[in-house]
Amino acid sequence: MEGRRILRLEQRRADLRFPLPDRFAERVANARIDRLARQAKFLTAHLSTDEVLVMHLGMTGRFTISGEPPGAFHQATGGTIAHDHVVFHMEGGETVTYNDPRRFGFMELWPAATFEAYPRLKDLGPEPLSNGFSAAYLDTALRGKAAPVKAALLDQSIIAGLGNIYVCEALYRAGISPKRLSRSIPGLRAARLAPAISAIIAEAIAAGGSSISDFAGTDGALGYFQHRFDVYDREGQPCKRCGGMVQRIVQSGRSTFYCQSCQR
DNA sequence: GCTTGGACCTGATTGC
DNA sequence: TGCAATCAGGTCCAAG
Repeated sequence: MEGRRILRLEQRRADLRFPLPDRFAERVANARIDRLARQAKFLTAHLSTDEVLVMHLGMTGRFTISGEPPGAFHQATGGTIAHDHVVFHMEGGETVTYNDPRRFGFMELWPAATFEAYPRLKDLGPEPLSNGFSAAYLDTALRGKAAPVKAALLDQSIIAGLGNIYVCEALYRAGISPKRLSRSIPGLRAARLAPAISAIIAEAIAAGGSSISDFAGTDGALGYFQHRFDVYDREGQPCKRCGGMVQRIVQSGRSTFYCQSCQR
C-alpha cells in the first residue's frame, strides 16, 4: 500500500468498535499512502491529504490482500464475507479488505499536523524491542506501583505492544509470579524480566505470530508461535521447566496462566 | 491518582 | 441433537 493511491474505499457499515470517520470514503479517495507504519498495536497510514489513518485490529481484525494475477495473493481462508467491513481498492488493482467478526477494531482519521497529540498514541510506553526499553526503565516504571505485575505489563502506557499471551509467557520465562506486586520487581527481577519480554516478542515475530483462532498473515498463512507457548492455554498440563502443574487464574478480568512452583 | 471491573460484539466451545 | 451459558487475543471509561 505504501507509495500507492487509494482509488476508492468501500465502507460497508457505519461503525466498528467506534463510528468510522465522517465522510470516510470521500476523505481517503485518491489519497496516496506516503508512509505505512506501526506503533504498538496500531497501524498508521500517513496520507497525502495531510491526514493520518489510524487502524487497530482489536482482537479478531485482519487485513487480507487480493489482486492480479491470481495466486500472487489470495483471500485468507476462514474469513466470512459478512464481516468484510472496509475494502480499500488500490491503485494497481489490488484490494485490501478489513475483516473483523467481533468488531473490536477501529479506524480513525486525524490531522497530520497535530498527530503527536492523538490521544490513543500519545501516552504509550516504550516498545519491547526499542532502545527506550531496558531493565533500568522497568525499575523506574514499576517502582512504587501496587498493581500486580501482570496488570502492569498489560498497561500500554508502561510498555507498548504486549498482550495477554506474551505477558504470561514473559513472566514464565523470567520465573516471576504474575501475582507479585509491581513494586517488588525493581532490582534483580527487573533484570530478568526485561530481557525475557524482549526475547518473547522477538521470537514470536520470527515465528510469524500466534494463531489462536483468528490470527493469520495477509496471505492467509497462520503464525506458529502458539506451538511454543510454555504456559498460555496449558492449564492442568505439566510445567515444561519444573514439572509442576500450570494453573489458570483470573486477574483484572483476564486469564493468567502460570506455574505456581517455579514462578515466584 | 491509581486500580479494577464492566462494556463493547460475535463465534466457537462446552455442558446440560 | 439442540439450546444456553461461557469464554476469547484489546481498549476505554466509570466507579471504587
